[in-house]
Amino acid sequence: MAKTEKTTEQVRRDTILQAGIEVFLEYGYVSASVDEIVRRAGGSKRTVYKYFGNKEELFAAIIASLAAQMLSPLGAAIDGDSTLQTTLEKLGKAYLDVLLREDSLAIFRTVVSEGQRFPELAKTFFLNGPNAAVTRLSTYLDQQVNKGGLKLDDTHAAARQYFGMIRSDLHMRAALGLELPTEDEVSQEVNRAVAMFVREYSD
Amino acid sequence: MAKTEKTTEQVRRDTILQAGIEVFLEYGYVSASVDEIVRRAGGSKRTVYKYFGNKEELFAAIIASLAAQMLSPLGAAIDGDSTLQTTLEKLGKAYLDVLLREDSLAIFRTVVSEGQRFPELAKTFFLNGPNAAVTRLSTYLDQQVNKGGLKLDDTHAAARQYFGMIRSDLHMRAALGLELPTEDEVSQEVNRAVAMFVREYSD
DNA sequence: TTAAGCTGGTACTGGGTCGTACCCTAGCAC
DNA sequence: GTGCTAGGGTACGACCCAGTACCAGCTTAA
Repeated sequence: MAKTEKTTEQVRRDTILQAGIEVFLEYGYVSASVDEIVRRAGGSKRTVYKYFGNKEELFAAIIASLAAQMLSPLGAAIDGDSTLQTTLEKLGKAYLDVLLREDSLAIFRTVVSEGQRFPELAKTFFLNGPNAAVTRLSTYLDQQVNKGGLKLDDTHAAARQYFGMIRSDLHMRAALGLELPTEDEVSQEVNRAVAMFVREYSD
Repeated sequence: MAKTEKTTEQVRRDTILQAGIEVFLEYGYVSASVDEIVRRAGGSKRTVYKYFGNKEELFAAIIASLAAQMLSPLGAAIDGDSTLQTTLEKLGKAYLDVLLREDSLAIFRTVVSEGQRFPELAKTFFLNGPNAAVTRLSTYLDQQVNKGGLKLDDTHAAARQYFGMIRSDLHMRAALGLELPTEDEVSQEVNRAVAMFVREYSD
């Protein structure tokens, strides 16, 4: 019965992880209490400490797990058929949609405020989150340059610049809890950036 | 002797504020302890609670005071004589220099992580900090449009876009504690953005 | 049925924090 | 000199939390 035991263990682990996600993102690392996580997950502290050792390790496991699933919605944005312009538009909108979701913002806030305490976590988050999009776009741009029709020496820098443009100050505002942009504002921001980008770099 | 009394009171207040800045920016709101602030400021808790009421109000006073002095280095960047290109360069570099200073990053981290708890603070910070630069630039762009030589319908949006471009991911990386860009990287980012901006909007 | 091990529930320990209360010194008024 | 007020130093009360210990009950095995 080793297999079923493993499964129940994993179910427990996942339940705790899910409750941990809720609590950590709601309260931040310092204010989140293990007792509250236990309350939501059911079970007892003993189990939490058996699986994760201590509060820090639980937090690390949570951020790693969240970062890993952040970029998945971006896969569909790049296909071979679309023009540069449509690809940039689709990718840009998908990117902003992910980044401006309440849960992404909550992760961002938490990682920003604990980045000094957990430097590896900040790195993991950045590489798997915001930077993964940059890598994808720069790979795509490389292909376009090779195919011709795009003149561009530093595709990585251009990709960072592009995402900087579409983030504009929308992400900062949202992260500060000020206000979320409407769908229209997002589209306008993306369209403006795409127009500029295409005009600048198209051959 | 009402005047001297006021002065000593203000000195006390300022000393506490300064110590508070240190401690809050170092530890964040939750982990910062009033006892530690008292330790650094000298004096006793009694005085702190007399002037500021409680921990929350002390924190609010500190963020407000910091936000108010953030934008001052940007004043010199805009003058009447320089070309659009040099103005954008000077303003961009000054902006990034301010935003990437360790203390600005510390404020940003703190405000981001406490933005939900203190919404007005986040707003104050944003308006007096990052957004003040946008306002200045868009005012300048308005003038340029009126003088001719610039075709541009939404100067505010263009300004937000410009600062987004030069922030690129430099600010996010730095806020996450990953790494600070070198002077050269900052210059490159600014130059790239200025080139693009001028080519796009110049008449 | 009996034995063993895991886990939920809960109490406990040691440490830390906010905000208040109390004592006592220093400086000022007269 | 005497009285008074402000403020430094510190202790305290109430509360919260991470991590541990202990007990009761459940499941599994034989």
